Amino acid sequence: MTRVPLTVERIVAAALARIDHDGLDGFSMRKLGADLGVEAMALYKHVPDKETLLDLVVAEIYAEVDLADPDLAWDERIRHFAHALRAAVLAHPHLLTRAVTQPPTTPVVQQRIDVLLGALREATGDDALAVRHFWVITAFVSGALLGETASVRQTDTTSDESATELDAITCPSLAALGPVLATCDFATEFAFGLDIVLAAVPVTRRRRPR
Amino acid sequence: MTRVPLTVERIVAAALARIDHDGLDGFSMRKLGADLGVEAMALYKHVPDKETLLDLVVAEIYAEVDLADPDLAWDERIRHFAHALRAAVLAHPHLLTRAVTQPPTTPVVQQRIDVLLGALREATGDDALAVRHFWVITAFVSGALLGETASVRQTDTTSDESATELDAITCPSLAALGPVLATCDFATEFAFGLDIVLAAVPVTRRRRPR
DNA sequence: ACCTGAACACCGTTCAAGT
DNA sequence: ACCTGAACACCGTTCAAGT
Repeated sequence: MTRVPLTVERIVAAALARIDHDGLDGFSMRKLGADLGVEAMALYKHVPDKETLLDLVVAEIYAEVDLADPDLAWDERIRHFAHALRAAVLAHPHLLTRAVTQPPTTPVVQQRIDVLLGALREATGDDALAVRHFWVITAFVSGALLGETASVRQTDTTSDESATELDAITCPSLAALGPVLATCDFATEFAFGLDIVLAAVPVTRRRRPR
Repeated sequence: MTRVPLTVERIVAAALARIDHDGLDGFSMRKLGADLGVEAMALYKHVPDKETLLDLVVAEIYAEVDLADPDLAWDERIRHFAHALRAAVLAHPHLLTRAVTQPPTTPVVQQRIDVLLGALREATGDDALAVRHFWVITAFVSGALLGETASVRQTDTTSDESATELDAITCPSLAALGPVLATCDFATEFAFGLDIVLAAVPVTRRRRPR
């Protein structure tokens, strides 16, 4: 029946699909094997262990992040990257933490970081400043995505509505703003925050000649 | 020998210690039981399951976050909260993701969010603006802490140095700035980024009368 | 009332054996 | 060369039984 040979690519693709569907907790090598019509142990001929398989899955997500046209202005390149990363990561919310936490050991991730750093060097003309703003921008972007995907992942796993009743006396502001907090548009807020961290970058070079 | 009775408090404290020592992956109900001189199954008389135990552990961390003096200026209250959260979370790096991701269902977390929202309402005098900047500030703070703790957690688990060799041709900026990136002082960068997101908050009210 | 023992339904991973 | 079966050392959780 299943004569399609097992490859790392097929394994990674199947793992990504499984995780998108079940979440990270529900993901196991045995189920993944079953998806591929194979015993779990067969996977170990192609992949050293579960941990590095997950690293490969994350690399696959980064590969989906569209690279900006290098002719764009520095801030537009960063905006493009941020929104492309957001799109890729929202498509696979269960892997957000791993994606945003993984050290840049693979070329595909390094390349995307390089775009960011290159844009900031061009803008500031100062290596130390470029690095400082790199930290601020990546912190905002990963934090925003963490917050946005958290709600998705919560509603997947949590079934009961056991939230403690909000105490309006000790938490007056939270009680007043709760409705506003719940109805926010993440895409708008993401762009809003990105504008703030980009506006803080001191531009010492004039626009590149064309 | 062990006549000290099991309580939720003792269980949570022991779990926190175990996780700080072993990381989240190495944590199990059976080991936790052993730490307390008890079979794992005894824990289930005090705690419904592992998941809610971890929620209690996170609540414990938030309880360690020092509350700011309410007489401080709005931005100083936020700064105080951010640095206090950072301190609490760095003491327990393996729980960062959970801490920063958990919905505010417990009073102790709600109270800390209320401080933030209250400060922003006071500054802006506008509920919608307060919420927008709340998102930006929390995104930056959680992203910064995620990045800072990531290195800690990585060196704990990863043993081999299997980083792909950096390609200086496709990644010139990363190659040039790699050393600067590695030697950054997280505390300084945290304060730097916090200043940026706080400076973006439009202050429409004058300083409160004393 | 509180804890234990045995059991169930799972894991990741190793390794000799099959084809 | 690639996959399987059985096994090892673990999991979280249930539940009847002990004290």
